[in-house]
Amino acid sequence: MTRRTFHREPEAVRQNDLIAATLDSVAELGLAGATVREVANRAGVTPGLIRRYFDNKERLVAAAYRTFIADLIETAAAGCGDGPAHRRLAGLIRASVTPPVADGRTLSIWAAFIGTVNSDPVMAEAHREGYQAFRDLIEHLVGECLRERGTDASQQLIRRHAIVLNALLDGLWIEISMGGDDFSSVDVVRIALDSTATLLGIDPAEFRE
Amino acid sequence: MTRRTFHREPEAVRQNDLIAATLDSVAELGLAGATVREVANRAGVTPGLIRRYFDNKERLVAAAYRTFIADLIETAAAGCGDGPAHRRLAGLIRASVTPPVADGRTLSIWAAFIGTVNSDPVMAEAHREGYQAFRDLIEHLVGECLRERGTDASQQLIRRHAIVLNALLDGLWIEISMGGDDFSSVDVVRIALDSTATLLGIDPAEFRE
DNA sequence: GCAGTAATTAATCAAGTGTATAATTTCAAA
DNA sequence: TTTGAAATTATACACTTGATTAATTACTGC
Repeated sequence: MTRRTFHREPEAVRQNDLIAATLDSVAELGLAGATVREVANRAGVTPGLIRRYFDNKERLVAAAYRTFIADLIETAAAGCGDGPAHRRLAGLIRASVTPPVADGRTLSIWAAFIGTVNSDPVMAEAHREGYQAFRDLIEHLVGECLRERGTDASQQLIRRHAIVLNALLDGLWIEISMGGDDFSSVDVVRIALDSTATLLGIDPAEFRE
Repeated sequence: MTRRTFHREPEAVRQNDLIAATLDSVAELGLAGATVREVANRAGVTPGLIRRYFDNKERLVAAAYRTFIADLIETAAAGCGDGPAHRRLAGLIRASVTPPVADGRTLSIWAAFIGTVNSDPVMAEAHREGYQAFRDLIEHLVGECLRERGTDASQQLIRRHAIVLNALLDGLWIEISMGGDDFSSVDVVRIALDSTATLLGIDPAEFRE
């Protein structure tokens, strides 16, 4: 009986593969289904190897969460493009409520991880980082947007708008990704843009370009 | 060596105790920590007993989710009180962004359960029921609110407003419950009420009474 | 008070978990 | 071609999990 053949991979590649396999497992089987063996199988590797790249399973899962959140925010932020602030904000909003950001698989992974934040300090820290990044991005954009329009842009007002806008985007993202409702007849992008404009006191027609 | 003493309980009481113990376990230890033994310990009972009241662990967890969501919505809806529609809507909003609805423990349980919805059909159904109930409640209140004010209350407009409002409330609820940000200096209730009024085209001063 | 029934406990099982380690294989350098 | 170090596999272990069953206990009705 002969051993299975294998070939070596650079450290970065193997880590990426293991993380990707972890996210796939979580998406399809839930966090409980992301066992060491399941992940190893999906990565085309034996379970023992995981321990060479991650001290333990907890670290692997935390690493998977970090890259997941980072990618998610990066994808959303990529929708900004460049141009005047209100255009960049509109881009961010559009990206946030359409695939691949707003998507069932994405939501599943997010929810599975979020569920651990309260009972797992390592996950809590990984979460805080990513959340803060998105929050800062919105606050920055809102501030620029208000200044651009010459309206009152006090720090307090910016913060209030950022809180509300962040909540609206989170909520819409969840609603859409969840897929429970039938959004086929409504234009979710337009709803998101118009609502944002209304909240910020901008003319909707202008905001949605 | 003598057995531990015990006393019998009506079926409904035992079921409630087991469900409560399950929710406590989930809140403190995450879903993975809600093992049969942990739940039994918290309920002051031996593991075997669970099977007498719930066919298997999956059923227990699903039952816990159903009562959790039902209680949550009931608590939020209780904030409505009676009176004109816009007052009831304001009450619902206030209840949604303050304890015990907006609360870390509540969010932890919610998130843990949500994370299973995609990979577990039983949980998916339990989720759909509860979510639909809250969604209908908001849609109903928004409709009444618009008609009360004599403005356009087409089914389409009501639906749009309900989508946005539902998202806003979900998002605010998550933000506040998460506890990541410092909300000590901002009045979240006022923010929620003003934003809602703005979105619905109502005078904020009047809406927040 | 007594008997019978149903609730509850206690003990056990097989399966699956994360982890550890020794045996192998690959690959690059000499 | 050979050698040596590092990556990978294979195997095993101790533990936890959900489930099952028989023995015991508490309570109800007589």
